[in-house]
Amino acid sequence: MSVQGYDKYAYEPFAVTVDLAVFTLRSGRLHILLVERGQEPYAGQWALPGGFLEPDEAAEEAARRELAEETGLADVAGLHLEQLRTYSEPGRDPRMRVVSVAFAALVPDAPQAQGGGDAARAAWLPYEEGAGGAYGPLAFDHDRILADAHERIGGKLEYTCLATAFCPPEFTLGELRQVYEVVWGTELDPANFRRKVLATPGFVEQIPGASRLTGGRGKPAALYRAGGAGSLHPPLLRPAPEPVPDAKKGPSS
Amino acid sequence: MSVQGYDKYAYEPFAVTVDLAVFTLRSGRLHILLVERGQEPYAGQWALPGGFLEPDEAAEEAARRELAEETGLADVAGLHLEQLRTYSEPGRDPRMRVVSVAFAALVPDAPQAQGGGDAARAAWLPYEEGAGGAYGPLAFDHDRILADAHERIGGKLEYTCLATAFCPPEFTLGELRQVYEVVWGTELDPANFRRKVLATPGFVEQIPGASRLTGGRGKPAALYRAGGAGSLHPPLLRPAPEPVPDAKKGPSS
DNA sequence: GCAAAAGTGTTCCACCTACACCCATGT
DNA sequence: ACATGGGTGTAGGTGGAACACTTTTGC
Repeated sequence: MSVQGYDKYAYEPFAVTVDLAVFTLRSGRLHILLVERGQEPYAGQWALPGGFLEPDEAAEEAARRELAEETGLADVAGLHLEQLRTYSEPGRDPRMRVVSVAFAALVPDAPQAQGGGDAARAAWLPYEEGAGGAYGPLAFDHDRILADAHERIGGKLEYTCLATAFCPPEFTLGELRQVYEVVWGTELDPANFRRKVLATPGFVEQIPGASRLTGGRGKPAALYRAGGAGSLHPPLLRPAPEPVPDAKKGPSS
Repeated sequence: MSVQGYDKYAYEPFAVTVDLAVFTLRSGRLHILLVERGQEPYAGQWALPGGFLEPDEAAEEAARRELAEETGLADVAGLHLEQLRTYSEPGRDPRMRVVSVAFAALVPDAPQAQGGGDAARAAWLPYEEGAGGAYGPLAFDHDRILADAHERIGGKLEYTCLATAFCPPEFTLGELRQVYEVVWGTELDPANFRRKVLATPGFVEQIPGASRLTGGRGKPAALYRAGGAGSLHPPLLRPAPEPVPDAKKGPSS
């Protein structure tokens, strides 16, 4: 059950916030939306955007509201926003007990820099795997949240059609493939990728006459739209995360 | 960021709770641990076990504590406990604002009935897919939480070694297969299942001399222990969830 | 012509599927 | 004997990995 006899003011109150890991692809690299903290603790450090739940607001609504505020995007309604998990360790905010519901969001591209609503500064910074990189350690436990979010996104690409959420309304298969390559940090065979995507009904649908040049050179590529499908059967697995040195039975490879 | 200028008593306080969907296998059926509510709202109805976060306790700790209280099990430390997601819709508890972190837990078997800590009554009831079943609609939004938990468990069986968490320390491959069959509601080929499991290094390891009779009849089966591996590569996919009638694209819209 | 990217074809192999078949045990 | 479940063997199909090859553009 959730609540029985309970004096709602008996305990030190919990603050409930949302934290957002917002990813985008920019010039062939994965970027993450960060804000610079204006005051203590962690003043001057980068942090994930986020904020408090309003009294009559679900976490998903708060997350989407924050997403709109921090990115400056108008059409936030259609963006992919996914609950990641909740972080509730007692010491994660030195001031008080803060329980934070973390979300992962995907944005096609963010040409506009975003005005920091209440933050000192906000920026898209290139994502670095090792939690270090161009922005240093993040405030609070946000390095961990960010790593969890990246892992989740990478995993979801395998068995969902999520990759189109990184793309503009019209995109080429090369651009779609680049989403996988950048998020996974691997290279994929263009031919096999193409077949795999086209073999999945509802993943993408071709725009009849359209075509576009991609990198300046090369044959113009056909344009596609996102299809209606959500899941990928069979999945598109990323190449072995662990090499697996040996095993009790190793047929040939 | 998480907190800026903020009067911690300015808002109506949030209560933070954990709710647990605890599954087990009993006599060949999937069971779920439920408690009967003693007071309003939803007095007399069944609900998921759960409770409040203590002031210095992470959600995971609270969940494990509740798990121990409600199941009566002593060795709760080794059980599989996994954060599902957080439910925060404003109206989900009529009395006050309750944000609930839901967990899914797997128990090998529960021979002992559990003493209800603070609940009127607690019981293992056979899980029903359609949220109805032997226990009727659950209190609050627990039907939804339970459905989400079942879906999560079913999905995780595909690509993790989680199934051993349902089994006692020593088990036969037939028992392990039954886990999949019961959770998925399908039948699996014993021969292929066997090969698949044994081909995955670290999924199970055989106990050299041991064997046991299973259903009274039949050849005694070899006994296995859970191995150290966590993930399943390649995954063990359940038979097609959607038949997908026809058409190369545009299934829904 | 050359480089680069799109797009097509083809081969090999891992793995999944399905069944057939033997083994050990209780009734 | 026979039913039942454990365990082994094997043939066929699907799909992914790897790679050769053609096409269309810019330089």
